[in-house]
Amino acid sequence: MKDLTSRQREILELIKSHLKDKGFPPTRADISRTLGFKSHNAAEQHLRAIEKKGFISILAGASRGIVLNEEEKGIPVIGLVAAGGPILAQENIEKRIPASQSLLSENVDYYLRVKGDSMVDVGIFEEDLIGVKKTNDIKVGSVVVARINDEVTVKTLKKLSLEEVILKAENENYSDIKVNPSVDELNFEGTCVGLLRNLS
Amino acid sequence: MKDLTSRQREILELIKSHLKDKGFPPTRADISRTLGFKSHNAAEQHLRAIEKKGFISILAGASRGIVLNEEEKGIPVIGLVAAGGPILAQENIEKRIPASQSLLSENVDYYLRVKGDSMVDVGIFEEDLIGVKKTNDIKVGSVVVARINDEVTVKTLKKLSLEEVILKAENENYSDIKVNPSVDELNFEGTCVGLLRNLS
DNA sequence: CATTTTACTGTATATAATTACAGTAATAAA
DNA sequence: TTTATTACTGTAATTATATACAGTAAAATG
Repeated sequence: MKDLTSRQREILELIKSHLKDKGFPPTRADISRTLGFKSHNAAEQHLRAIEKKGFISILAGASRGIVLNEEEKGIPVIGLVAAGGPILAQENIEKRIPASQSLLSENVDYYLRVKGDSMVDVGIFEEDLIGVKKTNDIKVGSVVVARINDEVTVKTLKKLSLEEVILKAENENYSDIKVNPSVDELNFEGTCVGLLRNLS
Repeated sequence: MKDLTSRQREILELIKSHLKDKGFPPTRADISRTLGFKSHNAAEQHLRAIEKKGFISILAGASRGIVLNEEEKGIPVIGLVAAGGPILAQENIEKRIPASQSLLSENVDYYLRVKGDSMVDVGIFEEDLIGVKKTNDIKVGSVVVARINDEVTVKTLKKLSLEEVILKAENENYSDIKVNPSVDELNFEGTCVGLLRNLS
């Protein structure tokens, strides 16, 4: 799919916002009016160009017959993650679930399916989906998704310094994971901002 | 808001499905074609009637200018349940969150904000939102929303018979609730089918 | 029983909207 | 340098659409 020009992108955005605000697509006249075209044909030709590049479909003969060709959106669900003894993490998208704006108030970048029982004391159970937000702004005390030497784990961040990072399992049967960032490769994949559990 | 006639409801549904399928509202001609009207005016007059009853707005002069007047969208979130009235009473609805076709929302009739820590052992914490499905088909072992003498509680159903119903708190600090349905008023509001937690 | 509401047909018309054709001009690509 | 693409103006025809007016008939309502 070819890239749109800035003007075409502007028009595509206009269509989307019209759709959102009014509930139906704009006419060529609507587009011309908002962008200051003196000829409806300017809008028409832009639409044809955008259609040619695959972003919309135009239904012949129908008024306001502009259809968005949007790819399947949704938040990816990632399969295996070790919440117990760390397992190898596969950034494998199990499926996608529709992004619903206020399901979890902060933006969730992806869901991780929890494996193991190392976080049961804070109510994170095996097979739960945790909503993860990719961020570098991680705080001590929050539940984080960390990658230690390519192994992904979900733990509470207990201590964060240049010499030592402590990840706490919220289960008395597990002991803390102590990492020296200068020895082991440590990355924070994100912060846990929500949880989703299916009981049905 | 007055009730729609069956024909009017049919047309409103037609508008909704057209909107969903095509992405824009139908014309009077579209409506007439699908319902077999020989005059576009039949559709026009139905639309005016539906508008009069408050379900849609019709924008004058605009083609396909039909706007749905929906306020009741999204799944209601129930905060504190006022004693006496039904759970879904307007005053109990804290907000509404968009129904996403995801695993959870499909079966969820409403979300209930959890109060107290009586269910922590099954990972249900205070302030969590549990997805509740209204159903009479309740099973022993599942987490249910029960109403005992106008008080709403979330517990695991342990025993269900005509003489005795046992509701178990999933927290060792709490003891089971034993109810005699012939003495106390007991209703099952629904079953817990999911859980939603906001950690941000 | 009169009146209103619902549910249409049928005709007509103004206008809303699509869309083709003929150009101009600047810029990007071959 | 030629050609294609982008970004428009301007005109016009045709079709799509909204919408008013005049009726008919059955059902619901007061």
